[in-house]
Amino acid sequence: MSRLYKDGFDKECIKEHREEVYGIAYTQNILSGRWKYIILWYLKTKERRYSEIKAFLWDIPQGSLTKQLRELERDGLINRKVYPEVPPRVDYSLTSKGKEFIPIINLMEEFGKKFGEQFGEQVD
Amino acid sequence: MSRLYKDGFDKECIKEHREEVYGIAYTQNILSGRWKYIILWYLKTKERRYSEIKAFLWDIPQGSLTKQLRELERDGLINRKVYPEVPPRVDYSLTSKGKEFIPIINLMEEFGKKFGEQFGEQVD
DNA sequence: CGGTATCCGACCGGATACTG
DNA sequence: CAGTATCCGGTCGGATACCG
Repeated sequence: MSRLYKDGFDKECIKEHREEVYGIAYTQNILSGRWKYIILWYLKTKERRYSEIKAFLWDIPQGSLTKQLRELERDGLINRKVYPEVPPRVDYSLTSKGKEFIPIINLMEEFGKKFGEQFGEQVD
Repeated sequence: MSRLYKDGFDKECIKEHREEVYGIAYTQNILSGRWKYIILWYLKTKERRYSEIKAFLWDIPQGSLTKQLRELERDGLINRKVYPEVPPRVDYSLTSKGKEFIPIINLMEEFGKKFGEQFGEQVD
């Protein structure tokens, strides 16, 4: 599965802090993936078509994109809406759960903007 | 290096949103690693010894732990303070940059606590 | 105590080809 | 258009053994 880090944490080691640690592990786990944060960021403002996302991420292989989208869907962060048309059309959007993740995305964006270009040591 | 996802984003594809996307990619990148979030969470309240962290994470292999700590240090999120004693003693603590990451940790903890136990579909 | 060094297996992202 | 199927190579985490 690799769905949860539960295995490693379900022991006595983390006893009293189990809930907090498990929470973080869970969040990190469902967001692990090369493009997940970017995809969520892109869906943050509005619904997008598959082709839009693909174009936005430019040269991402279709296989990779589909995989990431499927995982996000599986973990309940995005909705997948299929229109039975020809040619087919699929829209992706954040679920309510996904929307609750937006504040995190925003903070990560801020953090990255602030520190992303600093390559020198910066050790307090 | 794998230090940055820059390669994939430095193209025209993301032109106007380059800064935002790059920020998120940067943040995700320096936090990628099986134990990083947990370690930061554990250091959030106070300085910790190597052996403390190791004990907290219980059965993490030393090699893995050291590697994660080195990467966090390299990326300027934690300080490594060595006491020239026998036996040796090493303390880890958050840098100012690392401390700015605390809000994100807190949100991820909240998010995980809220959704971590829901395994049923929950698609909005 | 707090590491290095080394090896290995699993997983994941990426590429390519094909399809409804 | 929006996938699926398949393969491959790199990377990372984990395990084990040794060191200052």
